[in-house]
Amino acid sequence: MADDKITIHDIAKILNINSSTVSRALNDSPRVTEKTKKKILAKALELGYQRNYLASNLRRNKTDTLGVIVPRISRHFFSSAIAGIEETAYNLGYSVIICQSLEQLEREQTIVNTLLSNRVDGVLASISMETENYEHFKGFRQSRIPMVFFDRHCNIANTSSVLIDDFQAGFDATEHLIKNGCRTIAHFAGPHNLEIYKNRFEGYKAALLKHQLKYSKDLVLTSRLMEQDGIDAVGKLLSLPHKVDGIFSANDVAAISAMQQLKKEGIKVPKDIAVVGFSNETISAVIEPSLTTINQSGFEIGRTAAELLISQIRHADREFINENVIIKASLIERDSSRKSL
Amino acid sequence: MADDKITIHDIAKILNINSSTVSRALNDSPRVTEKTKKKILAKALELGYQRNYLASNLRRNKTDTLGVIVPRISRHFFSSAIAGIEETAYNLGYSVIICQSLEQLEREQTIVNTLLSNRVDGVLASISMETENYEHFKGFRQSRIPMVFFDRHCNIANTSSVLIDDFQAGFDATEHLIKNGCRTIAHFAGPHNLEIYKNRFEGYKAALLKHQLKYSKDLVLTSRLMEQDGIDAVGKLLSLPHKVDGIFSANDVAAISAMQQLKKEGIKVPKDIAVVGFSNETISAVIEPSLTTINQSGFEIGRTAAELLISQIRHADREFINENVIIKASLIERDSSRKSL
DNA sequence: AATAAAAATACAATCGATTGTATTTTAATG
DNA sequence: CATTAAAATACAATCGATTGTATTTTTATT
Repeated sequence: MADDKITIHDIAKILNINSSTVSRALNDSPRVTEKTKKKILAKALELGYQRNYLASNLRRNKTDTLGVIVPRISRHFFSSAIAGIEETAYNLGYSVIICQSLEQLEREQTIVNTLLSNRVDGVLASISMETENYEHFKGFRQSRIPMVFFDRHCNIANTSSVLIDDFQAGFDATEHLIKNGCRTIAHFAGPHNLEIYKNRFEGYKAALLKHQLKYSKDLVLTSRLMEQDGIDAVGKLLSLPHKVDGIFSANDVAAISAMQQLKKEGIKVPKDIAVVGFSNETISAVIEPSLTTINQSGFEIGRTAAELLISQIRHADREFINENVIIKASLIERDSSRKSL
Repeated sequence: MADDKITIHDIAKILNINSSTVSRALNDSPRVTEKTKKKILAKALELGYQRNYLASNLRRNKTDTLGVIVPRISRHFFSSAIAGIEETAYNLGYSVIICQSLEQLEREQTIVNTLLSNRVDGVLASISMETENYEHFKGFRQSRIPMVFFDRHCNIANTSSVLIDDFQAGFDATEHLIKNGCRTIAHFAGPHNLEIYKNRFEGYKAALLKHQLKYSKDLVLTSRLMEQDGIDAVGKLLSLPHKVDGIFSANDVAAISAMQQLKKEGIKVPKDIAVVGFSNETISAVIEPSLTTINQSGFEIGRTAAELLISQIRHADREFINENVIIKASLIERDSSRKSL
């Protein structure tokens, strides 16, 4: 069979025409007659021709490819965001390269280099928990590759981002606990180098203030919000003099492992301690009690971020702009916060 | 700043040497003195040089990139497999392009073309539920690109695969139910065009046979095993004359939604009906009752598959081989099957 | 049929890195 | 110091597709 790869030159030779005509035909250029186009297309199909995108992209100096950097593809929020990105990208003629940093700065740096070397046309990123400075992202700027951050963003000048209003969501989550009768509310916070966690925390404080509840540093437990962190946090809470009756966790993972730990300790959720999480992981609807949480539509965020990025790619003449889009997030009330239960 | 991309020619011109020497230096060729190498490396760093992999790969006629095709990245099994693939690939000097078919044949076909056009050096794939014929994979064969299937494999000649022993696992799961006192066991089966589901089903039948339990077609409910399918399956089971006391589901997703539906119907798990799933999704350990399931180490399967693939890539001279590796899978006993509870 | 205008196709340079071969430089030996 | 071998570097073709310009072919018009 076709042992070696077919090129446009092979097709040209067989049809006794020039390879530039073949190229134009395959790109549906108006400079080639319908008749020759048909002839060329037929032969290409017959020979099983596959365009070599390495060559094409090299020559065109673009790849029609978007790079996506996320902490972990297995998180529900990120996999839905990717779904949204892929849908938009696909509809607008772009491919997507997905990379996961696994929350490690070093991997994030490697990924940046890979994407640069592979000449992606634009980048969508949600930064890792370890990322505190943004030097490594500057390579994109220098190469004039537009970036759009989503969810976990960076304060780089002239960079757009798609976010939810984390302050408001943190406020809503906390106020919800207060309205359900909680008076001593702990907060599981994420690393403060990430804006989203800082804002959720500020929302928490603001809600306490509004309802004249005392804010206490002891009640704020900062961690990377992994499974073990939720368990550890419960241990710390129980050793405090305060009698906690509510927890607002900045993500669902820590909220869930905390609930399980509480159960082990014989503490009832929501009766003794009500819990609200953040992100609406799949699992949150299913566990018992089901977890009240903030739902952020990853799909919509991804879609919006991709649209924003592609519009910037297509207006490469313009200066980079700083556009911040806020997507609505809302509280989903479930059993873990219903004191009445 | 560096407005335009630095090339080896730029470096060469500045240092007043030839670009071939720059290229060799950057590739650490023994044909260049340490002294000049150092000089070149320093200048490259200073200018922020990034190798253009489009050009490099075009010339070398390889990309050091593996394509990965999975149904969905959000499934725990697949995201762990990807983690295993990435670790191996990274250690051996390969990048990975991840693509999801979303269980759609059409997307799978598109992905095959994308990977071909991007000239990946090898492909790891787990096919979609819609995939019944394998024509679209033949392009890889023609281009002499090795493939390794994992989990959901294909019967293409001279293609390797990494699997678990689904027959044995199906047998174990069913026998476990029998040993826990179940006598009328239903099976939620997946599409039979996928070997894995066929084998799990055969294991189920074999276990019934061994223990002299009657096999009944009515008790086998075939679907795509999505969330809704588990709910529907419960409806069908309840309308049967049989009094079912056990369910072996070929995946966890359907098992879990079924358990929830059973609960709604007032049927107790495991007391009235014991349930065993398959895959050990994250959620399965957390729901109540926790789900007994088959644990297949996605990470190890991914790692093994990537090793197998890369070894084939590196021995392109050899004929393609058909090597089937079986990875151990084992039952994790949890509450959903403990009749004693 | 001659000529111009328009349409179709051919030519050739180019993208940036790699690599076999040729040339120059350095080192070694008598 | 001359000669040669070895080491270092330069030259030039190449990978496959694209694209501006040049040439040929077709069509239209008188």
